[in-house]
Amino acid sequence: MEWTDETIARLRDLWSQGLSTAEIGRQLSITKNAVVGKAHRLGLPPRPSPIRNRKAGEGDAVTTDAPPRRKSPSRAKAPAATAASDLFPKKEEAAVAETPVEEKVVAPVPKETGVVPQPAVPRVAASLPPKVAAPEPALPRREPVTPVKPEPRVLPITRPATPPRFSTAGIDRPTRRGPSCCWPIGDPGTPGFHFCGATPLPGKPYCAEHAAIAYVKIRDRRD
DNA sequence: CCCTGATTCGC
DNA sequence: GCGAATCAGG
Repeated sequence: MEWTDETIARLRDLWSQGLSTAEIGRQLSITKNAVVGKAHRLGLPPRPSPIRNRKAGEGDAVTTDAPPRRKSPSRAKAPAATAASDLFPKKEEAAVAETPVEEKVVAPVPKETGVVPQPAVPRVAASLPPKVAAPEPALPRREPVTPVKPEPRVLPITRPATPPRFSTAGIDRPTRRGPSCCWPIGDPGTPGFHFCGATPLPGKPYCAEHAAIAYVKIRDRRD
């Protein structure tokens, strides 16, 4: 996995949006382990873990029995990575050679009507923790005088669950340096895939155009 | 069983 | 640094 600025930005964004690691992994076409591992390494704020807080009151001088819960897993699994390069030879040349998809550029649309069944869609909304749910950096702070109205929650759009496990290697990256809209154009792994690259909104990984479709108010969301 | 996130540890 | 394997709770 090549952790580019864009992928990391997306990881951070999705992570902060409260998506599950598996969901983030799906959107980035990586495994949840990779997501968790990277997030951990990045020092991203840990999310409510289903398992017990193992470093809660650790200080038992008495029970010094080293819990040998560690196995010795001989991780000599299938070296798929090596074979993968064979399966997916460099398509970069072809990618740069043709750039036809401009007209029918299909940005990830919230409602992929009939592209691929997306079983995870309904769960996204449900998995949005109400407390964590309102990172609304774009909106000015409202006074607490808005009680009855639930503040508009945002939903990360769930893009087609096309699970092509391609690497993003060779994908053109924005030429300009600094923040750039990391909205994916096209499908990862297919020729012509690239990121938007426009100047993102402050505090957001997407430009105004894509942020508008990336963040959908729940109440406006009709499936 | 499914899901979740956390941690370990070979690479 | 990376992430599969593994653990562990819901």
